[in-house]
Parts: sequence; structure tokens; C-alpha cells
Amino acid sequence: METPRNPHAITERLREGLSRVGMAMRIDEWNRSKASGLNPTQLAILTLLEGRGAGGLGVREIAAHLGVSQPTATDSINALERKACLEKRPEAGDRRAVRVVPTAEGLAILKASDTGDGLAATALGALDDREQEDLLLTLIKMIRRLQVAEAIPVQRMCVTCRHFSPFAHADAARPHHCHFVDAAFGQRDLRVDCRDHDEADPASRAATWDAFQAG
Amino acid sequence: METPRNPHAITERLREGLSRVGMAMRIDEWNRSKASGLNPTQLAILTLLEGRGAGGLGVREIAAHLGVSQPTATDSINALERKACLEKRPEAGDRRAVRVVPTAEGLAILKASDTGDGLAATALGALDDREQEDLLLTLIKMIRRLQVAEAIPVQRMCVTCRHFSPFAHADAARPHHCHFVDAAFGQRDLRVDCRDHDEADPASRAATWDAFQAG
DNA sequence: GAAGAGTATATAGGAGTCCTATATATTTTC
DNA sequence: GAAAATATATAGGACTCCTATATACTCTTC
Repeated sequence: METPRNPHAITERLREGLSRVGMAMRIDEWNRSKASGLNPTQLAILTLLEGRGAGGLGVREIAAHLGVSQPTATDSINALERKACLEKRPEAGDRRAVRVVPTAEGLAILKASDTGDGLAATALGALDDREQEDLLLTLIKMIRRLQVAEAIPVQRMCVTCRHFSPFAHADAARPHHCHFVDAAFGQRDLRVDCRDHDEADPASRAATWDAFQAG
Repeated sequence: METPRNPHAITERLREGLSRVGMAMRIDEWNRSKASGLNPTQLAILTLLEGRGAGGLGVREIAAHLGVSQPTATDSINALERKACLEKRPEAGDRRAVRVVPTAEGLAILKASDTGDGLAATALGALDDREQEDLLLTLIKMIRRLQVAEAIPVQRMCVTCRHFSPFAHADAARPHHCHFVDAAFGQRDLRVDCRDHDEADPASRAATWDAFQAG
């Protein structure tokens, strides 16, 4: 595994590459934020809350999903509350806790700011269908590893969902099955953040992953 | 291309996935920053300057590489200057301009903070050699597209370098050649940010890329 | 059933990021 | 040599982000 000079591990170069792509995504987020009056962190919180239903999330959960400290999450939640984009509701049965729920106003701003194009779209546009699918599987693997290591909260991915049956069908284009919607779907349709996600228990998560990998 | 429900484009899910991995990398950067006393942005600037030699970079260039506004770059450069991690030297021949150069102190802090492991390493550890190589190629494609679109400054990648000859050798394990070190190397050794990079002119960049893609 | 331990959130305090708009000092161009 | 362009700095302001700690509950345990 000789390299031209100053050998770096491939993981180091992958990190560099991911970081460049990440930079483009940050620029996208700022552009998106200009129209809305909310900065990227605030948009990230609303995005997180969107589709989690009326139950909302606690402050601590939001912090974990954003990868920031709890006081930082409180800061940003307060900023959004001032702007009437969300509200804190008392949690029934625990008077210390709070449920953070987006307002209709907040969801409208979020929706309006979603242009759907930008630098991330440009970058992904360099890839053909096959490469996109491979990238999706690669990212899912990486995210799952982070979950298993308990470095990030469980994401709402198909591969950790109770409703997911990998390679349940013979059809190579649509081998998987989702019991929630009771329909077959393909590798490229795997979800990273599905609002109908229902976390499976650890044992069946592991079994599902094995079946997914073997398929 | 039916999906279980609420069909999202695959690009949307890829963006989500990249964003999760990016979050893990941000957490890494904060962890790294704790020991050093420099925050992630400051470490990013030093990383950028490291290996660019005594010539350094201008404020505007640094801003472009970080994807932030010029005043923001000035802010962070000043913070680093206060901490004696870099200095601003007058540019010979242009009295408006400045060359930002890291100090030995700054480089030492940078080096000391580089643990080499962390969440990014964990995530990448879920991949086998083949997947890592594919991911590297995918990222290079994406980054190149962003460069071509002039969304980000030219990165110091092999595929835009004057010294790079793609598929110059019959050896499938080491098909490429670097004229700077005059050695053959493989796909998985492609650089994302090589300090010996020498940007080729647009015409030969395009020709090199075509040859690289065809190979 | 009252300490004590643990958990959920808020506050305090402070450095620094990040923006837009604008000022200052030079080059460069016509 | 005036106007246009360029390189950086300043001003002003909203917030992010941290650590440490306070406050208010809830759960455990003797």
C-alpha cells in the first residue's frame, strides 16, 4: 500500500473528502436560511421536529440529535420560541420536563425555505444512479455503526425499523418489504429518516441487519 | 420508482445521510478542540494553512476555503493571531494585502490535537476496503463537480493536478502515475488535498478527467 | 416517608462565529 | 487622474457554543 509521498491512511482522505462536501452543505444551509430569517441551527431543529407528530421532543433529545450540549439546545429553542416557530408544552406526568412542538408558523417557514436545489444537489448530480445507490448504502452502514457505538441517537432508518423485512421478495429491483405500508421497495428507496419508523428491539435489529447484509 | 410512502428523491435521503455523518464529524472536531484550546473553526484554518508553505494564504482565500464571509474569516484569523498561532505578513508588491502564515506554535498545537481516531474513524470502520475505495471515488467526483461549478475553490486533488497521469500503467493495482514523485499508485491512494498539488490549466484538467473516467 | 441520588431544564458568564453593511487603503483601468 | 475594482478592517448585532452550576422535580432506598 505504497503512496506517492507522505502516506496518509485512506480514512484520513475520506475524512477530508467528507469535510469538503460537508462545507458545501453548510453553505447551502446558510443560503436557505437567508430567505427564512432562521439560521441553519434553527432550521435543523425545525426539520428534526417536523414529522415527529404532536408528541414533539424533549430538550435533551434535541441536543443529542444535533450533537450539541443541552444548554446550547435550550438557547436555540428559546430563539425559535421568540420567533413563534415552536412552543414548549408541559410533559404530562413529569413536571420537570417539556415537550418541544413546532407551530404551524414554524412549519410553514421550514417548508418555504426548502428550495430542493443547491450545492448538495449539484454535487450529487455528478453521480449516476448506481453510484447514488452505493453511496446510500455506504452512508447507512456508517450511520448504523455510529448508532451501535452509541455515538449518536438511533436514527429512523429502515434497517432499524420494526416494519422492515430485508430481501423478502425475489424481485431484484424491489427485494425489501415495509409492513407499515405493506409494500415492496428497492435498495435505493431505503429511508434514512422515516416518520413512520418504529424502533425494533436490539435483538431483532441485529437479526434484521444480518439479513440485510447477507442479501 | 415507487416508494413505500411519501416518496422522497434519493438525493434528499443522501443529503440526510451526509448530514448525519457530518454531525459526527462536528462532534469529533469539538472533542479535538477541547485539548487544544482552539475551536473547530480555528483548527480548520490552521489545517488549511498547514502544508501551504511559507507563502500562506490571503484572508479572502481562507474565507473561500472555509465557505464563510470575509469578515468572518478576519474574526477567526484575529482570534488565532491573539493566541499567537499565526501571523499576518505584508504581501510584497500589494500593500492592501496580507499573507496569513501559521507560527511554529500554531502548527504544534494542530499536530498535538490530531488524535487520528474519533467518530469519523468509527463510521468509516464499518466499511470494507472496497467500499472505502468506492466512497473515495464518489467523493472526488462530487468535489470536482463543485469545483467545476465554481461553488468551491479548487481543491488540491490528484485529478486536477499537473503531475497526475491517470491509468498510465497496466498494473490494475497501481494504474496511476504521479510525476512529482515519479511513482505509480492506486485508486485508493488518490489525494484529496495534496501539498505538492500544482493546478493544471483548464484544458488539460478536462482531458485528465476524461482519461480518468474512461479508465 | 424522608434523605439522597438521579434527571430535566434553565441560568450565568464568556469567547467567538457569523452575518450585512460600510469604511479604508490600494491597485488597476480607461 | 478619476472611476472601478480589490483586499482587508470595522461596526453592530444575533446567536451558537461551551462549562459550571442552580432549580425543580422524580425515583430509590433504608
